[in-house]
Amino acid sequence: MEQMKRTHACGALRASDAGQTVTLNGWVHRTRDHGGVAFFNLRDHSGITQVVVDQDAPSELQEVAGGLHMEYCVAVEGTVRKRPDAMVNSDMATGEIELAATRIDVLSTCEPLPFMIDERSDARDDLRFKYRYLDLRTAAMQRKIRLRSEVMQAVREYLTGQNFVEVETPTMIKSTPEGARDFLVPSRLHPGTFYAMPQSPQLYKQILMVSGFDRYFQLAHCFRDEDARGDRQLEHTQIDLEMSFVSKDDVFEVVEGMMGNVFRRALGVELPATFERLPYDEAMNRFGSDKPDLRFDLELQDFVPFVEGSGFGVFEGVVSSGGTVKVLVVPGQADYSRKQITELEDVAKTYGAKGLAWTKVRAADGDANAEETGDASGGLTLDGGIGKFFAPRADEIAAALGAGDGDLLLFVADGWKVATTALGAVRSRLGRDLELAEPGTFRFAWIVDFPLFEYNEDEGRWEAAHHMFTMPQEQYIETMEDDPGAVKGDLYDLVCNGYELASGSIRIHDPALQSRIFRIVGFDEEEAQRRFGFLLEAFKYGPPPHGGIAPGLDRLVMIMAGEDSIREVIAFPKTANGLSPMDDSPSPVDPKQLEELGLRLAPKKE
RNA sequence: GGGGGUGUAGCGAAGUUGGUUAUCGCGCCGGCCUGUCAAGCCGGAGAUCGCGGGUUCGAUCCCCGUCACUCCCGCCA
Repeated sequence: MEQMKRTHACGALRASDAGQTVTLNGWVHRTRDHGGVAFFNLRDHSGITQVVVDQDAPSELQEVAGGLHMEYCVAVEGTVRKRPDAMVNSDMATGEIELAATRIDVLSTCEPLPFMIDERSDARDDLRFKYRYLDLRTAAMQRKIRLRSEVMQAVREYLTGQNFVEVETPTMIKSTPEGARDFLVPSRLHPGTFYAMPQSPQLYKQILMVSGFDRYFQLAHCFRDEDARGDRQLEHTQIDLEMSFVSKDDVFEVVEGMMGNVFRRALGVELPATFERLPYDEAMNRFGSDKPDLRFDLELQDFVPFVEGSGFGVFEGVVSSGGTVKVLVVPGQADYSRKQITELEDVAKTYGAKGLAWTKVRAADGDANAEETGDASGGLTLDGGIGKFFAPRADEIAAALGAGDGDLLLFVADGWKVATTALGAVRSRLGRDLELAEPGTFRFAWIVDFPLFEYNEDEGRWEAAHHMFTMPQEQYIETMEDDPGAVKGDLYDLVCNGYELASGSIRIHDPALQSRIFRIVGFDEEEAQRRFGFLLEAFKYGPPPHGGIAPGLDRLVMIMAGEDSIREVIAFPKTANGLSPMDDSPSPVDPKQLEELGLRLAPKKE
């Protein structure tokens, strides 16, 4: 029997097609058998059409229809028919018509499903991943994976239009462990040696600049053997790009144009032509994060000016030992309960804060506390928590912070990094709890002027905050050995809605400068040669000044899809634990495979 | 590596201050039904309450361990 090929997609037919004889191919979405007349919905990725088998249809046809079950794959031939007015389903795009079947071929049958192919289905992730092919049949997943495809095409369209060349780099490379753990691939031909899967094509794309491909890009798979998160997988995809003879402004311009094209084409959303720039220090001081969600205000403020002489020993102690006190004014939330504040305090403590101090701004009139707190101005007072220490200056403080009656004040006192980070985490939590960010909006920003080095307390040495090939900013170069912590790098992040979307830098192309960086992070020449010798060798042959960036494709699509996990926009993701329930990987291998590779498993640790 | 939440029928959930037939919706099986569209009505099957151990006369419930999913810290140049 010849297969009935489709003439239309399941979401395509409209009232204007009435009278046509058509064939649809798809999956049985639901069946409704009335004994006489029978209906079923036929679905493909484009939509759903109701098929009707009339009461007076041939008994053979009725029999086939009666035997249909969910997710049978079928071909239906029939006549498009306008529905009677009362039967029109305005919730369906095809709701004005139905297909009166004249022939139904069952192309394949389907066993009872582990979960329903339905927007309402909310199966656990491991089950969805085990049966990912079924999960992907849902309209929601179809939408997201197709969005991803659209984004990739928009990226290629824009970058190739800007004279970028797409170059593939190897998936098996030399292990250059510096940041994350490498995934290793044992070599059979050279037992005892290993390839690594790239954490990113970083060194290769820099070498491509030496090669004269002055604008390179690649949709690159990157692998990092670290614990996963909702926005992190063991393997992910970067829109990796690199350019020669550029400053960071040139890189920004390309990415702004690319994002504009992506959002325009894939979502029909118009982004600003340029994104605002926020120095790292300012981002930390105002938002307590180097990837702030700028869709809402709720900014951190400096409380140090009010600490001296307050008599509140905790704050005074922190300030006198060089720390800082940050405050968050939460408008209108003075009715927050102790329990809610304790929950926020737990958030702050997670990030190293010793506590979360609080008080509430109240109108002072009629307040029994007003006299004993010495506030006779009749304006505002600070009520509860640490309020009594600062109530005498309540009006002054409120004015300086822009706070008013009914506001909640939250404080963290600690070293600068902890105080800003911890209160920033509280800000993020409040943003979620109070739903301050409008869904469906996108706020991009460049974070610039990052420190080039960070001090590693555990190992007692400086290390590269980004990577070792990042150019220090001009004004720090001469004296950078004196105070590495003060050096700002020519590196930048692109953030959107509280996520780090991209990270990049202008690279060092001067071997002498590169050697100084190696020395600061404690790399001797031999170590540098062993790890990066091939790059340093390449840089002996006329390397151009260059820089680049690598936006994360998964996070980008996640944000565009309104999801909060990249698993939702990856066709075949791993679980948070790094497992793949569908193919059951990772898995043990045949001892013979190990033998060929010259590997022997260590006994399991007790 | 550490902390929080979750795990009850194929799926999603309820439940038990520790008590003998573990509940509901969807799905599945059988029957009825001429217009439904999350069809409806009647009947039925289906659960070692994640797994292992402990406490107890008795554990799905309490305790310990373990596995899985998930969120967070660490980690992620």
